Amino acid sequence: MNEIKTVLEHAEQHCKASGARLTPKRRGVLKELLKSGKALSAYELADLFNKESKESIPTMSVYRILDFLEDENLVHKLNLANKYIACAHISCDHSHAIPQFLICRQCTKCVEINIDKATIGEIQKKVENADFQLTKPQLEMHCICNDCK
Amino acid sequence: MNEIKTVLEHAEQHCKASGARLTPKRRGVLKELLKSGKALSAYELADLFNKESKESIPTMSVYRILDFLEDENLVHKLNLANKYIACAHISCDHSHAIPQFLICRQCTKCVEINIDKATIGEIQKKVENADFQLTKPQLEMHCICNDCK
DNA sequence: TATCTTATGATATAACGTATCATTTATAAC
DNA sequence: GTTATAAATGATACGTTATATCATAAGATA
Repeated sequence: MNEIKTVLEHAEQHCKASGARLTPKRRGVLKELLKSGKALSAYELADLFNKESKESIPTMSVYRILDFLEDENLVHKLNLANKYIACAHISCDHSHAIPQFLICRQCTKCVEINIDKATIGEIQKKVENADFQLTKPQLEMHCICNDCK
Repeated sequence: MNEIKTVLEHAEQHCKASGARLTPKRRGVLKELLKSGKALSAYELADLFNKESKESIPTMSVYRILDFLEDENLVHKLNLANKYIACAHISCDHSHAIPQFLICRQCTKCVEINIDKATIGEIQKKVENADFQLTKPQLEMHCICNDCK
């Protein structure tokens, strides 16, 4: 919990640096996502926020807030699961490998792995040869965890 | 069109071989998907079928039929786009590289590329180290085509 | 033919997400 | 400080994608 406070402070700094505003609601949504330690859907996150906080927020605002947080690279959207997860590197200053997420299709457990730049680079080359561009270097994969398998 | 007939015959063979039944509706859905040459949503495909055919089919049946066709590896689901596309290799007998699809998020143009087994293998190794299994070797990527960019 | 299985139809509903306009809150200009 | 402007949030409606369930129809088997 104390750790979460630290992360939130880093998020605050980050936003200030990029001229964005981490409003109380945005901060609160990010906080709940961090506290959960999981990937959550916008609706789940809205429910959680409304249960945990005195304030209340409609789901549609959560969507907007998640868009904002994604733009700021504070959360990632996992499209195959329709869920959002807090970035694991908010507190780090150095640059990172591209995060790749594995979500168990059964229990929705989520793990982050790193794939070498070389591997991503190869894929990117193939994509460019096909006259396309990757808009996010994030690969999505269909997984199941060994516990559920 | 003649080519499509050939592909459909191969599909028929394939189903017979695996003890599955390619019913007229299933065949018709596959045919429309092949004719379109595009990735289509279940609803789009239902509309198309109902426009092109004397028979009519509810969308919910199209979902079931697409599930069937997917199980038979005659179509692939593109989850990032919520669309389905006919397999490009129905008529080939030999085994293939894992297909990877690039869909333009703007115009939904779709291209199929092949990524080396070695590259996929590396990714798979990482996944297994994380105590997960890939349930489909299909990677999904966020793309835009150069025309739309 | 009778029975059993498989496929399809019909309907309701859930989950996810976008669009729009109104309202509130914060920032900037004066 | 007050007014004007922009940004954020709320409220509402609706669109899209998908699943669940039960009923009906068609095909396979004995």
